[in-house]
Amino acid sequence: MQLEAELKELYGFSTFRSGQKEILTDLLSGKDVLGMLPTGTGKTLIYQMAAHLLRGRALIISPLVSLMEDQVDQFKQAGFKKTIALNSFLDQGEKQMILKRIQDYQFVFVSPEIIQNSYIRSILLSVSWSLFVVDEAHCISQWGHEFRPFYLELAELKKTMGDPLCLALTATATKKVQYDILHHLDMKEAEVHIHSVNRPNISIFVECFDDHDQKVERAIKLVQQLKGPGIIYTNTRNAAELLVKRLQDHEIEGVAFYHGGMNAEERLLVQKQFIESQLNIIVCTNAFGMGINKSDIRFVIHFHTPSTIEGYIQEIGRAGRDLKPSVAVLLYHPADLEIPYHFIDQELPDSVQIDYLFSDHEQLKENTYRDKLQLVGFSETSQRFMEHHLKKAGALHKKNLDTFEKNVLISKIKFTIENRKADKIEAIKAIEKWARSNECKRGGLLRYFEEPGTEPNTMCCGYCGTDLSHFFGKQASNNTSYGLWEDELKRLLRQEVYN
DNA sequence: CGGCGCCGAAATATTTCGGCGCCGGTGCGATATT
Repeated sequence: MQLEAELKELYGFSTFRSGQKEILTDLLSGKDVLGMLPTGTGKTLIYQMAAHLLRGRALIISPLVSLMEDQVDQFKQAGFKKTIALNSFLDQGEKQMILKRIQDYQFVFVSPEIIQNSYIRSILLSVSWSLFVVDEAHCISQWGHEFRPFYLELAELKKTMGDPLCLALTATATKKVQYDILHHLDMKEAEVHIHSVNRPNISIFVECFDDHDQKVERAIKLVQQLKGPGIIYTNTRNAAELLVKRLQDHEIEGVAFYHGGMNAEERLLVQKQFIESQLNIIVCTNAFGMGINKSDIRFVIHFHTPSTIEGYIQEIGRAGRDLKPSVAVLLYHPADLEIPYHFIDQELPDSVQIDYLFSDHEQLKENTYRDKLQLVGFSETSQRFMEHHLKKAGALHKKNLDTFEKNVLISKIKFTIENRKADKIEAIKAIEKWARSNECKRGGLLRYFEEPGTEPNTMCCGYCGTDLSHFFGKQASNNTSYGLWEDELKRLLRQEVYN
C-alpha cells in the first residue's frame, strides 16, 4: 500500500513530515508505538490516518477538555465528521444522545476521569475499538502519580477493551518518563520513535539573582526591550497577578495574567485574546500552555525556576513554533525552588498520617478505608494518591485487613512515597544544577534527555556568546480590536443560556 | 523558605517601620447552590 497516495488523497500533501510515516507503518503492521515528536509535526494526522486505514474506531485520551474541543473542531474541518468529545461540556440530553449512537462515531475523545463512570464505560465497551491513543502521554508520568491518578488506570481500561493497538504521543519525555509511559500503559513490545527535543531557533539565557527587587526590575526591563508576543511564567498565582500590576505601572499594555484560580470564562477569554494577538503578554503559572497553538511567540521569560527540566522544556517550547528566532530567559533566584519543595511535602502523605489511617483508632474502626481517608485529614492530592493505592490493593471498600496484609501494604505505600519524593527532589536538584552551571545551556538540557550535543551554533545560548539584543524590537501592538473577544464570548454565553 | 499583608507603634498627625502569621501548582467530573 502506498501511504503517500493515501496522504495525497486525504489531505492533499505529497510528503510526510518527519516521523509520521514510520509510526504509521508500525501501527499498520500491528505494533504498539510510543512516539516522541516535537510539537507542530502533525501527531494528530498519524492516528487520523491509522484509524481511517484500519477502517476502525479510535478512543483518544486527552488531558484537557479545551484541548478536546479544539481537536474535535480540527477533525471535523479535516473531513472526519464522526468525531465527538465525551466530557462535562455536554448536558445530560446531549450525553444520552451520543451514548445511544456511539456506533456512529469513529473518533471519541475522553478524559481519564470520565471513563471511571461505569455507565459511560459500559457503553464504550459495547463497541469495538481498533486504536487506543494517549495524547500528551507525559501526563501519565507528570500527573498520574499524585495529581490525576486515573492516568495510571488506563492500562486496565485498554485491557478490558480487548487490547486494541496502542499509540502514546508526547513531545517531551526523558528515558525515565518513556519507561513510565510504557509501563503504565502496559505496552510490552512497543516500537519507540524518539526525536530530539532540541529547538535550534530558541536561544537560551539564564541570569542569576540574589535580590527579589532586582529581579522584578529586570523582568520589567526585558518586557520593554524584547520583541513580543511573550509569556512570563511564575511559580505562584499571586506572583503572576502582582507582576502584571508592576508591568502596568510601567505603562506596558496588552498584559494579562492567567492561572488555575480563574473561572473558565476568564481563562478562555485571556487565552483567545492572546492567540488573536489582542494581548501581547501573558503572565501565568504552569496552568497556561498546553494546547496553545500560537506560532509567533517570540519570548518566554521564567520569572521563577520551574520544578523540572521537562517542564522548563515544555514551557520554552511554546516560543518560535514558526521557526523564527525566539528567546528563553530564566531569571534564577536560589529561593525560587522553595515552593516546589513545599509542594512535594504537600502532595504526598506523611508516615504519621498513614500509620493513623491503618491504626485501630476508635474514630476510624467502623469505616471503610475510603471513608477513613476523609477522616485522617490528608491534603487533596495525598488523598487521591492514597485512594489509588488502596484501590489497587483491593482494600478501598474494606473496613480492615489482616495484620500481614496490612503491614505489606503500609510498607509498599511508604516505599512508593519515598521513591516519589526522591525522584522529585532529584528533578529539582537537576534544574538547579543546570541553572547554576557554567557551561553551554543547550548542551546541558540535551544531556538531561540523554541526547548528543549539537553543532556549534551562533544563536545557541548566553554561555556560547549569543547577544540578547538580537531579540529586541518594537512589538506590533494591535489594540484596535481589543475587547472584540469579550463581546464574542458574551454572545456565546448568552446563546448557551437561552438554548 | 520568603514574600505578602496585616497590625500596632513610632515619629508626627499621615507615612514608615518592624514583627508576626499565613500561604503557596497543575484538572477532571459530579454535586450543590445562586
